[in-house]
Amino acid sequence: MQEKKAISNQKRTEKTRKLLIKAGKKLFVEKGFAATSTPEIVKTAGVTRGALYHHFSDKQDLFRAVVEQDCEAVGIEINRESEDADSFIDMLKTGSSAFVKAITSQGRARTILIEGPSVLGQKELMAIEDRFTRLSLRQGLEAALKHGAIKPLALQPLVELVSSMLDGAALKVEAGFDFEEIEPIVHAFIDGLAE
Amino acid sequence: MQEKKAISNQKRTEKTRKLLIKAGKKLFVEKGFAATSTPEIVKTAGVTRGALYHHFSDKQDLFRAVVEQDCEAVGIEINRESEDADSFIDMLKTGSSAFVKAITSQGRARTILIEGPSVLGQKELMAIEDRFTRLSLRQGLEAALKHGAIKPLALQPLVELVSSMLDGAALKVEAGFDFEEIEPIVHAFIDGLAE
DNA sequence: TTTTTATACATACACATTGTATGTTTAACT
DNA sequence: AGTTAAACATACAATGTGTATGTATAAAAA
Repeated sequence: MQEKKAISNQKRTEKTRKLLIKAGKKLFVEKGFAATSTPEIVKTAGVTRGALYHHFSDKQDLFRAVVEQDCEAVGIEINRESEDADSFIDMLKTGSSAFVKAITSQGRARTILIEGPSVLGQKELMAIEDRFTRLSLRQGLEAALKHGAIKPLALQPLVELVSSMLDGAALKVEAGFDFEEIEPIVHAFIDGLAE
Repeated sequence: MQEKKAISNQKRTEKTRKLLIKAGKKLFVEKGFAATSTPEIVKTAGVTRGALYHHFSDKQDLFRAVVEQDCEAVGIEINRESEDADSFIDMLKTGSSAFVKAITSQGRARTILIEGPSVLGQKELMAIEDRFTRLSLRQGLEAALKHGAIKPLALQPLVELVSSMLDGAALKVEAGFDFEEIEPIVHAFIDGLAE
């Protein structure tokens, strides 16, 4: 009759990391990275600082996990929303709108776009976004280029520029502008890529 | 024969503030806001922490002064570079290129674009940029709208979107992309605004 | 010109926070 | 069953921030 061993190390780790990431996410969104203390994080998560520093090398490392999770969610939502369109340009437009909607949900703009560059650095953030959120954009642009639907521009800078243009649009939505007045301008920008 | 009273309070204040802003600017660019300590700032400036907290309410306040100075410099450089062009669209393009060049000089992208939003908040940074760097852009877009040179879009969101698109472009230059591969894409975006 | 006041600092301090070092419990392995 | 190692928990040392208090000099008042 063995009633102990209620939980395995793996499950325990998974659970603790989840609690910490959830608490970190909540506080980073509410007050920003700098204004959020680790005592506050662990209190919110219901664990101790020992657990935090066992699972993450430092506060920045926890923040990185939060951002990665947010980026992953954005990527997933984009894929869910993506639908085939008549033209390559239309596909880029719907994808762009889906991106802006996804990244302005759940406070993701705060973590990814506002705090991200300063906490993780521009380079590392770009790498993370690359892994999670720019896959479909790159594919869309690559296809459009191949079929001559857009001007012959270098793919990589194109991906970066469209991506950062959309980041900017999302920031404006985050700042209070209505999506309805932002979207047509984004679409106009994309029209400019058309050949 | 009065040889004392070497310096007036006004001049003294001016000098000290200048030293602090210069030191802060240098360190914020090199290491970012969070990683820069006030002891380090005052050591670099050759003053004491007392002077810093006399002239600025806190570290953020000094940072604000740095960003305002950088934004002012960007505004000045844009005006200096601005030249009349054949069309409204061309004027917007040359202005945009001037902006990207100006904001990617002297480490300004780091203070204004990377650290700015997280340290000062998106809203306040927008207000500062509005006061210093968006004047000519707003005028250019307003004129273009009035003459029907661009699609009939709301002016304010348009200013914001073009501005943030240019911020994004500048960040890519800051991240290592050549200006020469960024510029044509920016110009393409602007073409998209044309009616 | 003398006295008073206010400015421009300089110094000391109290508090918070970060990362680490060390101790303890429990799962996993031999 | 005994040993190892993971997953914490606790204590601590160092650093940094903003404030409170002290001091010297410029500026204003008398």
